Amino acid sequence: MKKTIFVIDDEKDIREILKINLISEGYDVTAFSSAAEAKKGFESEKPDLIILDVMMEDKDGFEFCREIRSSEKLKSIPVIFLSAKSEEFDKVLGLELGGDDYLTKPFSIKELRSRIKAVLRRSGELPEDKKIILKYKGVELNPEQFSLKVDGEEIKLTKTELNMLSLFMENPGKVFTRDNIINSVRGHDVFVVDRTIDVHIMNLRKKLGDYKNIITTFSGVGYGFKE
Amino acid sequence: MKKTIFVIDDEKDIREILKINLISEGYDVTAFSSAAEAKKGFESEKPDLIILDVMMEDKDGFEFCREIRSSEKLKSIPVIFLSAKSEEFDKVLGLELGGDDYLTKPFSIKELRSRIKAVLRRSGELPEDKKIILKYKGVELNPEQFSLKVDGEEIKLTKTELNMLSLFMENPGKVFTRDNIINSVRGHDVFVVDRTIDVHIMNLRKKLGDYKNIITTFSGVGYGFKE
DNA sequence: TTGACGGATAAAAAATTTTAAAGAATTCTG
DNA sequence: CAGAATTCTTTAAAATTTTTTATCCGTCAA
Repeated sequence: MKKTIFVIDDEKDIREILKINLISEGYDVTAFSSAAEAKKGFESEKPDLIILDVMMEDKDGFEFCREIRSSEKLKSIPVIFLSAKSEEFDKVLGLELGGDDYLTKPFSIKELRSRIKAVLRRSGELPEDKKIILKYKGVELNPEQFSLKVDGEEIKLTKTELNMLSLFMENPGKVFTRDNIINSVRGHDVFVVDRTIDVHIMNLRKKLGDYKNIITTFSGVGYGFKE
Repeated sequence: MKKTIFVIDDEKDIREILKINLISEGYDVTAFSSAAEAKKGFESEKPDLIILDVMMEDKDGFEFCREIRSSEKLKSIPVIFLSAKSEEFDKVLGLELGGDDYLTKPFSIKELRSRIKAVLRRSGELPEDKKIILKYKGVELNPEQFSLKVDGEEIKLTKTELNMLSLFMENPGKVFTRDNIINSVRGHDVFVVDRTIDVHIMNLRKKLGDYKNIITTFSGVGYGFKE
């Protein structure tokens, strides 16, 4: 089933741009121009992700995210906050309304796409057409099933291992620092020590068997996937 | 390279505790007892993070954060606010001076440590790929991917080697003294004998193979990249 | 011929990563 | 809900990689 995203923003242009782009990404998108409108939407449907402009005309963006956070039914839905000014996020943080990610306008669609992917990945969801199998030689990653096939043999991955390996395989050649990895795999407000990443890398390599070298170490920098 | 933190608090004990602890964490810490003092500090250095007590004796903590927020040069620096009373944060928020994180005294050092890490991590997010590939004949340097290609063959560089080669290739024709190189590649707070650079140059040349001559020696002066 | 300078090499020192093992936290199950 | 099982994180040591220092050598110019 397609993943559903609610977009809540009072600027029509933004709504349109997001809608067009996200639909083409394989998401099911519903856009609302105000918090009040969105509330109605929640009555009939529960989205997999909310993209919310915190600073809308009538200032109800803040109020709205507080509501989301306190609603038993909705609080598990990941939220990506949009805002024109980065200071506004401070307020969000200060009010402990913390979301799963933050983006400052103007943002690139590409940036948003990868944030969405990261957020959904963390919550265990993946968009319909992204359930593709990532392949490299004898390594097959099937994000949907949380499984990895190495030379045909099925191997179980934990959630973080899967997220990490997906991150790497989706961005071949790119080098990630440990901080990058923590942010994109575990979220922005998690406190973990760098060495933790090394341990996950090690576990992953162990599971990759003969292909353990597809994860390359860049001493003093981080890790990456190299074909 | 070491991250620099400015600590601004009028209580000497707090300053000392923070300083000792953060230095042992590997940060470069400068402490100030007042906003006025700190301002001087900003003239000569731009820290990576500011830890600010909002409620100092002469109440200039508030004024100071407003200044930071409105200064073009400083507003991108993340700020962690310290305060004795949680109500004070409401004031901070009310004045829209929001910081990137908040801590109420007394706080545990462990708590502060992880907040600092998270804040720095957030601010270090990569702005979506800006691929700069430096090319010269068969030499291709891709700093983003930490990779060097010599006639198509991929060669791994260490961090310093990459920094050095980038420095050279970004400034063709320019001659760098060994001190120049040390400063820009390893940071201002590193003390090393300048013959060290020669060793790095030699290693680089070895890796450059046929193209070793793109790094030119200027006897009595230093090194540079010559097309 | 001497002394300054950089190239080469090896070895020491420092920094970083890997590994294993154990402690926390979370999720599963009855 | 408790206890078990799984997953995640921390820690500390061994192993590896990178950086630095030291030394010897040849070249070049005064």
